[in-house]
Amino acid sequence: MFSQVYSGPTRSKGDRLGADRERQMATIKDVAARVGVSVATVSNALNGKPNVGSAVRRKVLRAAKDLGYRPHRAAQAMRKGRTRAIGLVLPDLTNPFFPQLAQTVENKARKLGLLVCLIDSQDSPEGEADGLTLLAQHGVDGIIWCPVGPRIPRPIHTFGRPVVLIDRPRPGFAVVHSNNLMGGQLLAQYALRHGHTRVGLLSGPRSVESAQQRRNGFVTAHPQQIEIAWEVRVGFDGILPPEACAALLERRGATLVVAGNDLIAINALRWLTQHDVRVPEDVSIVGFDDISWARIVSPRLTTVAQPLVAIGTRAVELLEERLCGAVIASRATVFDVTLVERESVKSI
Amino acid sequence: MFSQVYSGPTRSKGDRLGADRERQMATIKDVAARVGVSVATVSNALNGKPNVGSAVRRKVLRAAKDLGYRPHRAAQAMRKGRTRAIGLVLPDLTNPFFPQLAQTVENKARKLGLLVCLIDSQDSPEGEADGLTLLAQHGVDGIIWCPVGPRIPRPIHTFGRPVVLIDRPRPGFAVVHSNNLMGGQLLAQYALRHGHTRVGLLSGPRSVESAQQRRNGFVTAHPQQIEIAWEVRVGFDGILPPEACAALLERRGATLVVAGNDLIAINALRWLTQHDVRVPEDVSIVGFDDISWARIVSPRLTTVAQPLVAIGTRAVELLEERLCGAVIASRATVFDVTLVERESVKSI
DNA sequence: CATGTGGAGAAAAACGTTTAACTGAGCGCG
DNA sequence: CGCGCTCAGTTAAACGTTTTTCTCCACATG
Repeated sequence: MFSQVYSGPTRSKGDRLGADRERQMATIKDVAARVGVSVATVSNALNGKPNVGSAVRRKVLRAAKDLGYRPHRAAQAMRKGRTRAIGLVLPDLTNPFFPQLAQTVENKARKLGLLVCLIDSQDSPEGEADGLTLLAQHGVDGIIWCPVGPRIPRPIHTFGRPVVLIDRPRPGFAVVHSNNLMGGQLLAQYALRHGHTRVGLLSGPRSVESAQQRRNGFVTAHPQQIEIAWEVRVGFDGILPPEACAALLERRGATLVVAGNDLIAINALRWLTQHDVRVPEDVSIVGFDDISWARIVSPRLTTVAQPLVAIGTRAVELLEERLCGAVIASRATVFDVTLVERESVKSI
Repeated sequence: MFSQVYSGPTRSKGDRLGADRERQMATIKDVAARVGVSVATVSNALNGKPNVGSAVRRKVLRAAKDLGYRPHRAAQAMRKGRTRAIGLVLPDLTNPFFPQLAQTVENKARKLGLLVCLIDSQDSPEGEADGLTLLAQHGVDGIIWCPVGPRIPRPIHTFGRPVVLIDRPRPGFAVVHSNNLMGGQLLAQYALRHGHTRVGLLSGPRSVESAQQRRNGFVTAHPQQIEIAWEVRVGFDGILPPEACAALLERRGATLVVAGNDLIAINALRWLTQHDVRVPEDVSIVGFDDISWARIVSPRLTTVAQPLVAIGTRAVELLEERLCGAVIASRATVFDVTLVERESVKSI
């Protein structure tokens, strides 16, 4: 009798109709009360500790399930110092390179029971610093990070948490990225195969290592067979400086334009089209990244595809390893790239 | 000697060099110790409670700043039941409609000190449910949500937390979205202004309310002046069913194709181009959404722009209001849309 | 002087976990 | 028998806050 009255308030949480949950989630205490055992035992049972009998363990598991018990992550975080949340710090989601990455990272992380906390710094170092501080405050366990600046700021707030960089290596940090050198080489082979022996370069910024690699891969692959007619440096946002526009119009004998990434290639494409230069009839173009836009411009862009899914997945795996205590040396994981042939290149 | 050894571990946290932080962040205890006051007083001072003298308050604030103290959010969460984190649940980041939304939401949220936890359900109801469970487990304070299914699943895990929907109204939930009806009307006026009196419709799915509104806005704006030559329903992913392809080729007198969104419009555009129908010379096309792709296809797409930034910002504001206890009735916030005139429409 | 009154701060409890330390019971063994 | 050991479980401390309750003291008022 009395026990019924007493148990009332507790019971009403999860018992009615099974899946019904009023507002508060069931706590470990509720489970303990229902089984008639101490909270410690419940915790031990739930965490697979050896010091709990199999009968009790079964009962606990059962009760937890019945009550729809979920551990209170904030409480766990307090005790263990782990939140099972990770930060994903990106420079700009509206750059079509990143959404698929974000999607992959989130999905892979969720499979591992990790929550992804997003920071979009809008390409601003201050925003990035703010975001990192916020992440640190929430105690995320680790960070997947595509840093905006060429250098990791000095007193950076990783707070001793593991970091995996994406796409942009920085000394002392683990990184996963594509084989940009190989990409450049693939493009060079491809150019040669289609008879292009004189090309113009719209290389990415000198400060971005991947841009440098792409360029060098291309330039050094067949140096005696491919001649660089001209080269202009362009930011990875694809905005063409006047010299680039001029070079595109003059061309100086180049039959192929090799762009540092798809954004650059697409802007070049548009500039050319606007000035009545036909692609690929008058000049061919190749890009790099295979962003979604490459498929919808016309002509569709021949480009080098990065294995975004593999990169995102691997970054999460790498981070998770480190979360679990593996103190692996900060190495780079490099993925092969593939050439995607479309219609922006004509054979000569 | 011994006292040095003893005090080592504690002091080394925040005292050396002031801003130096070894690995643990400074705690409220450190601040209290430095000022020589109790932790309660520090907490009170930091939270602006009235029962602390102005001299002490100043000293506390100063010390907190010196130590780079940040409240431990997990600990706060335990006590207050608030995490200052929100969930952002989206169906598919690779759909170009969402990245800007996500960016806006994150930035606005960060300004309010809220951390954004991302879920990308990849258009799967199960993924969505998983994500919501994960969010609930982490105790996010509220959720901004663009639901994938036509209906909010029954035993859905919002756990009594406030929810603000985006773009897709569901009974009983607050929502912020664009005035799709108005968008349809704008398009009708625009069509008429350019002499299109016979049009084909590639409407969005009947099950999506916004699609319905867009269509109805268009159809009912000038019913006696615009004739609907044909109508085919297409999913918002833009994949054209055979009837749609057939209709595009035949056209049956339609001089303008009105698509349910940009994805549909762009696919139609490509289909037409592949079949040697020129746009806009042979037929005009308009879309809806003004996704980034609309700017890079050729011809660039005339479309209706949704104020994505306003929508994202407002959603966060609305949610924050609710977090702060305002129990406002679940209303819809509707934003005006604007017509963006580009080159996919020709006057007749 | 005795008695409130209010202000400023301290002490302690609480949030939901995990974990270290402890307690008995049962058992084998010298 | 009594010693130690293992098993299965309990108690209690701890994590970093916030909040409630408590204490102390100065001061005003009768």
